[in-house]
Amino acid sequence: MEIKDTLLTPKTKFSMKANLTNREKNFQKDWIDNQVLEQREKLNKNKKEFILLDGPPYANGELHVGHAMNKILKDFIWRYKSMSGYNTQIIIGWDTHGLPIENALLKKGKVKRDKLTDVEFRQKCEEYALKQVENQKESFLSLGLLTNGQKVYKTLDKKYEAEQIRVFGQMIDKGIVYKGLKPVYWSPSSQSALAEAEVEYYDKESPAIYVGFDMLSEKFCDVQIVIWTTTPWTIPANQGVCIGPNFEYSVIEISNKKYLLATSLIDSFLKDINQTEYKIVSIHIASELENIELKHPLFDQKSFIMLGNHVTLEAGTGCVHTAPGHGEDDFIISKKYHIPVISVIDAKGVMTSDAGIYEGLFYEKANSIICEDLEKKNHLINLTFITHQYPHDWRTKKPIIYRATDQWFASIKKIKKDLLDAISDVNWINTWGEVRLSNMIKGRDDWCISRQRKWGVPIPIIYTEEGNPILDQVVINHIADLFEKEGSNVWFGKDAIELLPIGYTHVESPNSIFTKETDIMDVWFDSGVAHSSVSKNKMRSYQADLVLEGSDQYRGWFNSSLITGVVSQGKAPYKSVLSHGFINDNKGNKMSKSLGNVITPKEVVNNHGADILRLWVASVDYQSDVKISNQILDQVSETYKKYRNCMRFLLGNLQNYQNQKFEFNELDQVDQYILIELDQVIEKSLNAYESYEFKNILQTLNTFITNILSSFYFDFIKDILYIQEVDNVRRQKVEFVLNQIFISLTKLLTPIIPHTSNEAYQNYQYNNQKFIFLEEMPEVKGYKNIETSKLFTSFLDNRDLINKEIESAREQKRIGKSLEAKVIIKASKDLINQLNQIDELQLMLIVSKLELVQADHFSIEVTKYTEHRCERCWKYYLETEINQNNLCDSCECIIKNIIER
RNA sequence: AGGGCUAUAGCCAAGCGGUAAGGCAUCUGGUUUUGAUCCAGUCAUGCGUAGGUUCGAAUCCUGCUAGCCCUGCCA
Repeated sequence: MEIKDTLLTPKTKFSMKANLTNREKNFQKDWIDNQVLEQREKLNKNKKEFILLDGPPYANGELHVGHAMNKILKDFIWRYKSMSGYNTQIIIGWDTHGLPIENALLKKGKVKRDKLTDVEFRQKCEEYALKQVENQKESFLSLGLLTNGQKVYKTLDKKYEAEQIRVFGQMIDKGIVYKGLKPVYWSPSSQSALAEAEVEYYDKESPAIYVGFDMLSEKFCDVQIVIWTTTPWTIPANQGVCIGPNFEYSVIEISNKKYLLATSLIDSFLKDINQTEYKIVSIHIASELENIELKHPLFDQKSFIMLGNHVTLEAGTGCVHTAPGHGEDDFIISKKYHIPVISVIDAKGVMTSDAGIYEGLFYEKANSIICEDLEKKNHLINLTFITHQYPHDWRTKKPIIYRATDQWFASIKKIKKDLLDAISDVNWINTWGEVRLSNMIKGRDDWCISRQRKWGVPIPIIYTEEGNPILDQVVINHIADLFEKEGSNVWFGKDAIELLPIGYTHVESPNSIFTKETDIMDVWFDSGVAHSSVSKNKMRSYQADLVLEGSDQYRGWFNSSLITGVVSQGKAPYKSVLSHGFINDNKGNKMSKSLGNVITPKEVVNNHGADILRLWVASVDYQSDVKISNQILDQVSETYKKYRNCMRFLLGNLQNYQNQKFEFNELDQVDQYILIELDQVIEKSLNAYESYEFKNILQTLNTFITNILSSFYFDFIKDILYIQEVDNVRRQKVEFVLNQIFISLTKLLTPIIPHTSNEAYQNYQYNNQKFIFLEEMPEVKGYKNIETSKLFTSFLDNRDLINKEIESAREQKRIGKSLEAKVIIKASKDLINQLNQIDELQLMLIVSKLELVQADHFSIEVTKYTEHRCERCWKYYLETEINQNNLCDSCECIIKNIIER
């Protein structure tokens, strides 16, 4: 038998190399095959509910790293809570309606819209959306989530839609839903509203006119404020003129006429009207001009000057003709100044009675007549024609216009106070979140919830014969029930009368003629009712304990959820809100294909492994924007190796552990110290999990593993573990401590690197379950021994000094490894006494000889001590201490025992 | 333009009015039986920038710069 065979060197199947990229998939399959989630849920069945409501990503396209971070953060929480006494009921969701899906189908030429009925088209959309959901789900699961992807919600689910309709019914009941006008892109040629994506820009020749509006204040009684427009047909819809609040304006005189316009645009104005001679009469700041009354250039009506941030000095006069029915900015300004939204165009592009004498004219035809009239009335300052980029219908290739159409709105004004109250009741984990959302709610206009599209949840409104909407919750709930049974396609497949309760009558429909609304709801409404749809259908609380989304969702989902929640339930749908930042490249710039700085989760999972991506997520300050790059991921991999090797060392040295248990007080001093430190690590880590400060967990673990375990405890206990026999008590105590460390650290890391920690756990012979996910988080034992802690803090400081001396001896080539050293510490009586209180001092310093000498001055001497080496433990001894086989007494005894057995 | 966030070494970061933690990486030196290697030393008179308040500022105030999120029938 060779001596090295008598040493108990570590052995474990838990390999040094992780090979995550190949093995993670198998691990995940194993979890699903063995129903880990179901088992975990069974264990948690009667525990307290902790609902983290998943905000649904949009079901289109590949996942980006932001999606991945979002779900990984949630998974940390789901996993942690499920191992900490909570019933988490994980349901992941998808947002499945909306224009991008319609576009994806149309653009890829997959469907010929003209040949499909609405119902057929919607079925295609559904098919596509469900496929996207499956793709994305697969990508999500490759991140190693606790969920197995079985429990999901989709905004196209029948039950989901039904609940959405019921929430809408409640909003109707509360009286906050109303019909109003809002301008949208409108194509007269196809008589429909268009989405931005359906608009293409081509060159078009348009009249460009300067128009003077008479100012009605005494001070400016002979002055005309000058606007510039390329759409003369919108002049009949004019409701005022906007100027920029920060610009300077001048009254100038040209051939006895006075005009008001932005000072910096005088030159270009003169050039356009072929004038050179002018003089400045007066100069004004914008605020002086606000609210000055104006006379409409065509009609006998008054308007006034408004201030608007959308006004620019890039073209025109710095004075913008404002027709709220025919322009987006104009519409927004109209809300601020409470001026009417008037549309002078019908669906075919023909002027309506609101256009007065121009009624019946096609809008383009009206241009020239209006210009003539302006000329006659002395308001047309100049007319030219320009060629510019102008929006066209992508199908008919004909020009489109902005036109105010009937839209459904939810009045925010009426519930603003309730919303703000609800906000203040929420726990905003990013403290500024409250300010951000409140400001948005304070400043936001009514919510336009209708869209002129097909792929979405229909607005469940039936109109009477007289054309009035039936705003009756009973009717709406009937429709909801219908949707629950048959899905919302029923709306598109059936006539209005079939959608009403059987035998339904209405005084306004004596002939039982009804029509139905054709608009669908804004997709924000869809996802915004997740709180109700998911909770009602899955039998859980309405109010989520937590929502966790990207910072863009203050305007998005946090916002829409709040509104629908407050209206339907009277309080916010979430108790706490946590938001994460966006992921940028290594310079902090946004990722984009053109810059080539995009990193996809797929790449990371394939090149590094999901655990590396997860560890990265846990290592950064995710509440602000974060940076990712290959360099950063490589660094995370180093940390990963550290953890993995730590687990490996523990497993390797637990091979001989027979599960002996010791009371804290029975343990040796240093073991107690380590357990106290471990206890604090557990406490800090659990606190960090509770407050979602995941990077603190890693920091705590890093420090413990590096400074306490790796460089101290693990270092010197090798001389116990490798050398002492299996039944040696000192060894067993150390093993007991290692066992505590292993199980605690592995559990603490489980939510963050589940693949690795479960792999380690499966190599641990005392596991209670096959999967660590079925274990509970470690508990804080409350170990304390102030004396011991003090002693070791002081010892570790002195150890640093001793190590320095040893190093210095090495540099002088006086010694090699530390076991070749003899150390003499000369120090004050107090220090010597203190050091004498420490057991195993020499062992912990990993030297062959240690002497403590009382002296006036502190000094550390290191000399070479290489008398006779024991061939087994490699410590050096005096000749008298070593036997003829070159073994020390202790080793000789051990070998004898081994041979006897 | 406005609302919100961020800025500390090559990287991840602590610090929250008392004189810049920790980890990773690098470099230097040493040790090593695959005994996870380990150890020592090195590494910001400096906290985006310019001012101000203070006995004292990375921390408080003001201006500026840069990046990010929001104001889409994108999420």
